[in-house]
Amino acid sequence: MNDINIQSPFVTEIADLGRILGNAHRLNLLEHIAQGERSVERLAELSNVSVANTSQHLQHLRRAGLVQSRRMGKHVLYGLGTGPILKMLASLRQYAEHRHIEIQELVTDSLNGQNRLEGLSVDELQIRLAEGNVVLLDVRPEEEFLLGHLPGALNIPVEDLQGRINELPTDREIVAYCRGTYCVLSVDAVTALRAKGLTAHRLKNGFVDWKGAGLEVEEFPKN
Amino acid sequence: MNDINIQSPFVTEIADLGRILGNAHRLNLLEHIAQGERSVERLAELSNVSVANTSQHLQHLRRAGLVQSRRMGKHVLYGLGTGPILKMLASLRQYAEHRHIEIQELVTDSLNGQNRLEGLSVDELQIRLAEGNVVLLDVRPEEEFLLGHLPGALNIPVEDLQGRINELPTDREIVAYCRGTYCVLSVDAVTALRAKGLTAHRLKNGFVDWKGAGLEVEEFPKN
DNA sequence: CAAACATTCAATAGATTAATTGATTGATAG
DNA sequence: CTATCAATCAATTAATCTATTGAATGTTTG
Repeated sequence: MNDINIQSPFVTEIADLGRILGNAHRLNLLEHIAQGERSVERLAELSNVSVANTSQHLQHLRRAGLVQSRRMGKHVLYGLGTGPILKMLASLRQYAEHRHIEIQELVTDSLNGQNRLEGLSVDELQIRLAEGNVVLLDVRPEEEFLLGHLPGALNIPVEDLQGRINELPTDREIVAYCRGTYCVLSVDAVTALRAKGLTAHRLKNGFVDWKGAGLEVEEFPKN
Repeated sequence: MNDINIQSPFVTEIADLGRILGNAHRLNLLEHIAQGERSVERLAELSNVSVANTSQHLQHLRRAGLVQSRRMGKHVLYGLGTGPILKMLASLRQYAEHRHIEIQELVTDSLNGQNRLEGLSVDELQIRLAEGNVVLLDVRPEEEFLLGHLPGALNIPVEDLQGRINELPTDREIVAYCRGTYCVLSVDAVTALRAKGLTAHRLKNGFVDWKGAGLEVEEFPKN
């Protein structure tokens, strides 16, 4: 590899960064660390990776500044580094989710003709809800559902959808939603439902946007 | 408030994405493509990489959806894909720049004692400006400077700084600034100035933030 | 101080990724 | 149709990255 034509500054730095982020184990570690400081041992068991290997990945992350470590007794605790790390991770996830949707659309298009997965706007949803022939389906995990959801929504997490599909009415239109705009759970849900012959759409903007728009939210009281 | 321990899906997808972005050549290609559609041949010469190799990198990028291609006569033109690609790249660059500053601070600290590069706030700057013993130094490229800058600022782009350092007074404090918060030009400028024995600080938030705060901006009339 | 423990280091074999070469495909022009 | 050009493919070699092992370091505990 001979000398590279240096164009914009930072390409090398960004590439290094990309390489560090380009490993599922490390991303996993980062995510656990983002929730709070963890010891190497703990991280190893959380990620199901050997301690030595975990330690090495952590050191890659540290070299990139993505994590910091401090000693606490016998343990070394790893915490998140400084700077816009979470923002960066969020934007990567957002693109990945967008991409996933794009691919799902291609799949669904080829099966269902021109029936796109584009998604209903909040306004369109409210019109249909007023007409009363729509079932709202929240496909997020139960914990999230309990913390707040759209009024009257059913909750079936995507991973349970195959087994619980009989809980859904076949004579009404189903509108699935999840977290935010690039939430993919709903795309997968719609794909699965349509494959079963149900009429399904997805809400373009998810729960976060609904709530952000100041619309009504339903909560179950915490005991 | 509601971040729940969910074993996050998409780690694999994001890792793949990271790996694709983890190569300086590909980032370079992406940046050129972001400016507009380009043929493979053109991209190869812009990046100083063989055509065959360029083609392969482009195909990695296409598999990740980051670029699209279409045939135009004998040439195949590559353009940017859809989705929040630029946002993602911007956030990566932002973190890389933050990190660069962090590292520069370490270097400067070890040379200059505890004299941190942390950066003055806009308020602190205004106080010092009122006292009158501060020279404002805009280290952005001239084009940007002409489009608007802080009142009374001098303009010496970083790359010219070594040669034009004698334009700066040695008896006053210098405050360097550039675009925004994570702008690195100012950090490098301050490091360089201090190495020459001048008193220099940087403005924590750059021009964008100054303007955003509704403060006065100076422009040279366009002829 | 020695023992127990958590973590890191160093060396290595196995996997992935990158760049080079020469052949192949697709499109245009004479 | 053939020659030419742009781009891609396929195969090879070189370089880099990953996981595993066992030894070494640094801390606490008895």
